[in-house]
Amino acid sequence: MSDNKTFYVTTPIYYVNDKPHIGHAYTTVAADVISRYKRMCGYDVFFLTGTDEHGQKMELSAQKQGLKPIELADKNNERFRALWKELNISNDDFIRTTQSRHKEAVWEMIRKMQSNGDIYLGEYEGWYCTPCEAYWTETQLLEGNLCPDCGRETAKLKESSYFFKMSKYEDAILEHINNNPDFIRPESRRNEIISFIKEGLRDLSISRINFSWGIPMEENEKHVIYVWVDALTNYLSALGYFNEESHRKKYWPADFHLVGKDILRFHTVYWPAMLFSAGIPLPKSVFAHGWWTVDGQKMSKSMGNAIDPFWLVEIFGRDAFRYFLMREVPFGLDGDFSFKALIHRINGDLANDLGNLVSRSIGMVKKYFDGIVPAYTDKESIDENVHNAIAKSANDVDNHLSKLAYNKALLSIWESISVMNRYIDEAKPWVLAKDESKRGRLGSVLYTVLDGLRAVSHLVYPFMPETALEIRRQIGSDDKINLTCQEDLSKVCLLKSGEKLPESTSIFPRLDEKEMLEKIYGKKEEKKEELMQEDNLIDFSTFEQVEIKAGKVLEVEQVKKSEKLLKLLVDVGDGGRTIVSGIAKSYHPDDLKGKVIAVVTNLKPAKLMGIESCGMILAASNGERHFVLELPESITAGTKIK
RNA sequence: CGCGGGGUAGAGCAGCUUGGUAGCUCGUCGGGCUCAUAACCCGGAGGCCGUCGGUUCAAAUCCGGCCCCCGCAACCA
Repeated sequence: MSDNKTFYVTTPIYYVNDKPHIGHAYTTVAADVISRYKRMCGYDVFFLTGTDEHGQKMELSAQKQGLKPIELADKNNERFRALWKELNISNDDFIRTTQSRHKEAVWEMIRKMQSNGDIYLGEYEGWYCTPCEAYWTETQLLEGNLCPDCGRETAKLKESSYFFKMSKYEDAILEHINNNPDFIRPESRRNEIISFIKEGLRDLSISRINFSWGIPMEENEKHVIYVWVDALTNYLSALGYFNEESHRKKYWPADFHLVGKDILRFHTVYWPAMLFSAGIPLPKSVFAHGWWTVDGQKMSKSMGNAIDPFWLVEIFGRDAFRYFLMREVPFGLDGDFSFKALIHRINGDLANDLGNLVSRSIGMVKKYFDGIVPAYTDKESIDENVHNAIAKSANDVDNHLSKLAYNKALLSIWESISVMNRYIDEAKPWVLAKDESKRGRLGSVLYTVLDGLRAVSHLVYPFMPETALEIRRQIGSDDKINLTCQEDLSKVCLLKSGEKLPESTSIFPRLDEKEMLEKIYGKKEEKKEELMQEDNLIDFSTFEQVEIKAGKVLEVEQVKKSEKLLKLLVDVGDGGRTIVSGIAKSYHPDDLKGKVIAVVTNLKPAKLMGIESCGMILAASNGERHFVLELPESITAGTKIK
């Protein structure tokens, strides 16, 4: 019976040069939850995650560290595997783009696209940074056509490249999106993608000749297959999709590709185009989740506020962390991470509601029945409250999870927990206990609660597997969590009576907020230092190349039709030059007039909104607000800063 | 007039499709209970539903103008 119900969910393959952060953990935990849930309901589940290991960045990082790229990949790969282990991730496979099974699949993919006449050799035009050996698109460049990576000059170059006729599939993709409302979710993202496609698709450059760490084109080894064909194909290669004997073919098309909103376009435009070309069915749904900010600010390396998931697990425990990620924010929206919010969730939901419910229930069984699970003999209608609540939660969880509404699923489970807490208050077992004649009823009330907890343990299992099993252990239930179908989740009165309960401790002890925060912020400082040390240092000669001078602002005006740009006339000892700067959101033109500020003067001029900008204004920035470096007005324009 | 989403109690959100009692979580205040992790249970306070105007017996909900915020895109780190 379970043979025909398959479920395939994927995370993106993470770039192995990155350090795992909350965002990686988020997607992967989400995939794990839905996987565990589907498995529990009897589905034949395939849950895939993995790492993207090719590309120029890897090649360069390896070089810097004196390693071969594959050695670096092996090494960094471990960080992800270790985190998944730490977070109890139940992936069925782990694909690496450096594996031969993947290479074969990519080649086959290309062959299919080729046989459809969709691959051609052309010329790729871009801005090339010689020291970095990297191409950049016009939009990636810094002001003055400078390399966004090293800040040095780039040159417009052409090189030979293979292209994929993506433009050919514009209509087909639009039609597919229109006919399949669930193909892109959430809805707002779907609209964004539609309007992106409507602006017209261009053919896609799919190969590079300026680096070699990747899968070569079969017919032309000088060309390395460039990121997207390589990366996206992983979803097929892990299935052995092109291998006739593979028993995993049955999982395609995938039920869900979970992705961050940054790579949604590649999954909903490039990938479908490739699949159309290769004649392969499209995945059923691509879901873009939101970003986490930290204390309201963007996560970034330079701010050193990235949260290390290993550390969170160490301090708060894996299930609490998993719970927080799934509960705090609707899956499609952005959320904010803060230690305070995490502690509140743990104390409010896990300790007070769930933990305390387990604790008070078991406490009474021990106190009144010597730790023996009582029998359900004296039923009363009030017991139905618990039974109905569980049936409703089970039903709601299924509905919500089918839409990846994790937070709502948890909310509906907590509805049952709340009903049970209320049930105890109403049934008043401590009063029953004083009357020997009510002993049967007392046992029945406690049985109802313990059995309710048994049912709840199933419901929370996908989110908090460890906790679910611990609850079952403590209430004397068997440790089998695998049911055969969704309907089993609503069944009640399954707990065996007469079992002797084992020793138990608090599942989620309350945390002392103050104490916890102090501990955390102490440690955070240490972490920051570690991060700083790992940052790349530049030598003096590199620094010396940058010329910074004091400049007096003569005139300022808002650039027409632009929300971020100000046009300034600044005297840096040369009488005045035009500089365009993206600080309009933080400054009114009048704020800056007459001020003396710090200016990088030897940048190559760049055109922004049609205005030539000669130089760059230095400003501190926290992502949204800019603070221009101001100097005392007594400093003469043109004074060197160093 | 680029495209899209949104402005509802101190915070975070639901309700709007199918007009008629504004609901949830946290916080706050008061009470209850004593099995439990200062927990749990009950109750209260707190919102002219961004703004102006229209339709209607009746508008958070429908229509129009304006203001503000957030995504995408475009010139931005």
